[in-house]
Amino acid sequence: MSDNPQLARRHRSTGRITLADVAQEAGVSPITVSRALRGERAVDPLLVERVLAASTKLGYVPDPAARALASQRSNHVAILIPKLSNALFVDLLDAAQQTLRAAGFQTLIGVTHYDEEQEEQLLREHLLHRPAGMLITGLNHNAATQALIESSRVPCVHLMDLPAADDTSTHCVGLRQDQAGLALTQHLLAQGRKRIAFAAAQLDPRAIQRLYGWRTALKQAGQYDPELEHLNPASSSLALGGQMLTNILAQQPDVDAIFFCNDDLAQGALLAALRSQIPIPQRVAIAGFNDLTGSDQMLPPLTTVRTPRAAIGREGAEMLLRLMQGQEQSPAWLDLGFEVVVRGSS
Amino acid sequence: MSDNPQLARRHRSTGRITLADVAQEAGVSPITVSRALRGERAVDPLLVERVLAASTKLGYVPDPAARALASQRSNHVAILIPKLSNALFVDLLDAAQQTLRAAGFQTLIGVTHYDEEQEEQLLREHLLHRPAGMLITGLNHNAATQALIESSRVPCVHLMDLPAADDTSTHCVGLRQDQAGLALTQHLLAQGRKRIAFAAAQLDPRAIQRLYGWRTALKQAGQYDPELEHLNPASSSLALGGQMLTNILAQQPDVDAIFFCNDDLAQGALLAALRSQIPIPQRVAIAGFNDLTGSDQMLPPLTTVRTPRAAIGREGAEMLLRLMQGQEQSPAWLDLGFEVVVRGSS
DNA sequence: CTGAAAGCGCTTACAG
DNA sequence: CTGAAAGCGCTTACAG
Repeated sequence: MSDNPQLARRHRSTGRITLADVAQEAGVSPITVSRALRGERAVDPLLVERVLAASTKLGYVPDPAARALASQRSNHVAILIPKLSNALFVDLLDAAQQTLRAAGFQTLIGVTHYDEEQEEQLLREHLLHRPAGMLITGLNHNAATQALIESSRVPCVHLMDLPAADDTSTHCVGLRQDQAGLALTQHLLAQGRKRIAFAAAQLDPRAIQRLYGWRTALKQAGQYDPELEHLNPASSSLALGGQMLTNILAQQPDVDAIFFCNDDLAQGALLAALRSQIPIPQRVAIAGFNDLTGSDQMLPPLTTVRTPRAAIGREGAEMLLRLMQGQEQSPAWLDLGFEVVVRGSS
Repeated sequence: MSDNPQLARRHRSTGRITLADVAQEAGVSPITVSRALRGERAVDPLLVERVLAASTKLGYVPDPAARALASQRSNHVAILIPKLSNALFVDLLDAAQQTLRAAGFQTLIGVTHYDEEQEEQLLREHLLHRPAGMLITGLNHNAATQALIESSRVPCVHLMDLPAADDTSTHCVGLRQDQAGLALTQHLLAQGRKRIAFAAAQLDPRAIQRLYGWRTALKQAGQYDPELEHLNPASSSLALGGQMLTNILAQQPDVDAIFFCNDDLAQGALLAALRSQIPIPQRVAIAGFNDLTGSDQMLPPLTTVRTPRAAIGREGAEMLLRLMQGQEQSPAWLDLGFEVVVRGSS
């Protein structure tokens, strides 16, 4: 039959080694090869061995597209992060990607630019690829995004944030941003600072939670004053941090400490202080958040909160891996904590 | 027939809107829908319109896996970069990804960690997905990688580097790293510097080309001395930059300028100089490379070379887009140049 | 310019 | 524990 030129011409061979080739080599049916290779169901160990040998001998590699089409499930994991220009998310991504790749998954990255509409759009696009799982930064999404996540029934782990303590259905790996903000503020209070300003840019949900922690600490100490909240919706940058420092000190000369919502702003403030010869921490204490690269190299070195972002990426990916295997996750979330790192700037 | 329970059970419907649904709605055959939607071959404009209307009405979205299986080509573009921790590559990635996504392609990222073996391994993995195109950092790969790129016949554009002037087959978007190194060194010479050291870490191919440019400039000026080459294979970091500054000045007190192969090292050197109260540029001029975030915020601001990395990512992606459409690219490469940015540190 | 048939390389659902 | 049949949703190759 295969000598029939009519049929031969119809055949669009790709030259690729297929499941059928392995099956023939091993003397079993294709479906047995499929099952043996995926470790699914019980297959006679002897046959498994023969299949493995044949597969290795022929150098067989499964076709991801065929697999995805037949199973309605790809080996892609979508990961959504707000920005690539923020080292925090790059660390998260790097760790998650390494973990997922080791387990045979490909990562598809979506950058939301802190925009809920873009996030929704990206999620829709990624869902077309029927990802095996999703890793999403944060817990605050618009209603459509929430609905998409749920209706897709694709396993999903949220990173960096943590849900309410009694939430047992939302999978998360992160830390209590508000508690971290509280702890850092308490450190500043313990140093005897009286007028502690909070300076934030971007105003993403996590920055806002740090704000809440700062508020709580100041209220507990009886030092809260709404005037001390400096919230700027612009993007974070070193330059903006410098400007905010200058403005705050000009407007409120009695401020003796500033808690910047991230290290970018705080580093910029330290550099601006050097330029303007403002003695840190004598004139004003400076603190940041995240302990990014360079914070320990500043002059003076920056007091900040170390967030375990690489661990969050890795553990988040591992939790997702378990969910994708159908394992139940209980508790649904994992708190990886934080550490206040006291350096010379406070 | 479809009432036959036997057949009905055999059917694994996914509930998805398929090409066939659109075809039925539009009253044409599935293949016509396929052609109309892809804009392939000549299809009666009237039918195209009907197909488009039906497609929109039903909310049809093609299944990427089915498409990939049938056409042996995915809508993935693989992009290989050395590190995610280097802002240079993140900028490259961000720009390339945005351009590709706008054209309907998904980006798969591979991080090589400056390791040729890992690069080869990543390329193999990505090739399994039959990418529509590839974006690869640099031109230096091991033989196996070169062979894989060629034998795969997947369109490929190399970023950041440029091939020999007479090379007409290697597609590149980048800049002449050696000329940039030469220009920066000439600037330092023009400032009257006599003993200009070159300090590099990582020692990747582009750093080495900058070294060549530095050598050429010093030789032309009759100031070359191999002792002035400080090459450290360790990873670049702020801390290492500080150490290199200290070591160089201790070993060679007559050095009056240091050209660091990247801004990370140079920024670290500036911070170390602040700590050690080494006056910059009076005692020693400092220059970096790439003009990363923060270089203009340093004290003094850092003299460096601005590389158009966002443009390289975007133009590289666009060249790839053209190649994937089967367009010839002539010339094969695009030089986006550089700019010496003179600031206070020199 | 349009279409019926076959095929891409897997997995699912059923049966034994 | 194993397999023959059908199907996943597209595109290619051929024909008209």
